Amino acid sequence: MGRRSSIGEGELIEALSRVFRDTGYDGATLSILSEETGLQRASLYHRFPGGKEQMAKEVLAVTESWLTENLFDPLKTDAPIDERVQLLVQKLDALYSGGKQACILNMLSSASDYEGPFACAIKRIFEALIEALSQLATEQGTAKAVGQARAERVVMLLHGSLVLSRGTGSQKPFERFLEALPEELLGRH
Amino acid sequence: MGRRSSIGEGELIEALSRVFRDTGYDGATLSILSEETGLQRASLYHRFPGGKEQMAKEVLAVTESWLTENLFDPLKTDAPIDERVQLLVQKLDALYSGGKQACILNMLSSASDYEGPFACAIKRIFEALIEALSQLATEQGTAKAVGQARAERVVMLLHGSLVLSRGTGSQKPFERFLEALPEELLGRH
DNA sequence: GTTTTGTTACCGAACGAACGGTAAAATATA
DNA sequence: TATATTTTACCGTTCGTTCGGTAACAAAAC
Repeated sequence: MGRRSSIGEGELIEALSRVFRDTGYDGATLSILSEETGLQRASLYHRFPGGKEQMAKEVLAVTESWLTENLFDPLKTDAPIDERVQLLVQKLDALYSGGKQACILNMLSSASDYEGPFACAIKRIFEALIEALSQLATEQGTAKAVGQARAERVVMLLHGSLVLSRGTGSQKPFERFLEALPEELLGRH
Repeated sequence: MGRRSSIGEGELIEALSRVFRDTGYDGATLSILSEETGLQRASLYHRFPGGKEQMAKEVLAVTESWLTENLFDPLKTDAPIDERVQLLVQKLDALYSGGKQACILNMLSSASDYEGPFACAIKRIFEALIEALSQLATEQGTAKAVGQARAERVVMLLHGSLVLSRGTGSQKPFERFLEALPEELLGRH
């Protein structure tokens, strides 16, 4: 395998992720992707013969496995609930850089395109996220339905706070969401 | 003023709104905008000398005044609170077509571009929405700070439910948000 | 009451630039 | 040498934008 490349597989996907997340699919031109990865357009096509669409697909695939390994699975320990919820808060805070970054799921969702090339992956990630939170919420005797509803609401609040933070140019909404998360998820008012 | 136009000012902005809302700023090509408005590219430039950017700006301006006249102001009557909240629910349901449509504020927010051409208008609309809901929430003796927090949370839930509905291809999340809205805003648990 | 002039709305054609994508040569790794 | 990777140069298409001109209507001039 001949490689003199200055950029590794992980960093490559990371750079692509960043561009797609910050500019959306249409905004992510090959010039920007090339610039940000340090690879020429043709080099990108060597690694992703399927072009821009394949890049976005692989970004979503990596995002899914990353979330599974670094967020969903670590939440499944037998540590105390409050400890795990605190871990969730920390992970989300890091994942979205305190509300500065948008969510790639939102940025790659095309409104008109319900059967778009990414619809399946996006849907699966959303459902996995809700499921993970739901398991957290129901592990203290809470009814399954109630826990699921709380999990869905937390996901709504998460993405809503990100939209609001981006729209108002302030991280405050996201920070307030993180603060309210434990009570929202566990239902202690 | 000579005019043989087939499309009125209102319908024009409406068509442009639809395209920007469904495809985002980058996705809204002049070809699509031309197709959807029934005006040739050159004709669009006659009405909007500033080009695509001016179109989006005017769409946002019309959106802002529309919301003020048709949502914020009608909420300021002296009708019973529950009646007004019910009105809010109906208006939101119609505005987003039951969760089928995305929000143009989200679609025109560019992540990387905190000082983008639409940032000010978007921020203003978000804050006006929160303010309108906040007034509703505090008109029953609720403390100002509490009402404001509830209003912000409702806005988060609104946009989060839209993101989730779009991402999962289901209107359910938005519907569940609408159902929960009164309790969320007025704090009756 | 015509004719002229000016204004407004619209369109077809074209512009340069950038788009996503490709082929083959060049270069690095093994 | 053989293979993997990057590079250079280019393809056709579409992008946002502009230009020249035409049809319709209103005001002014005759």
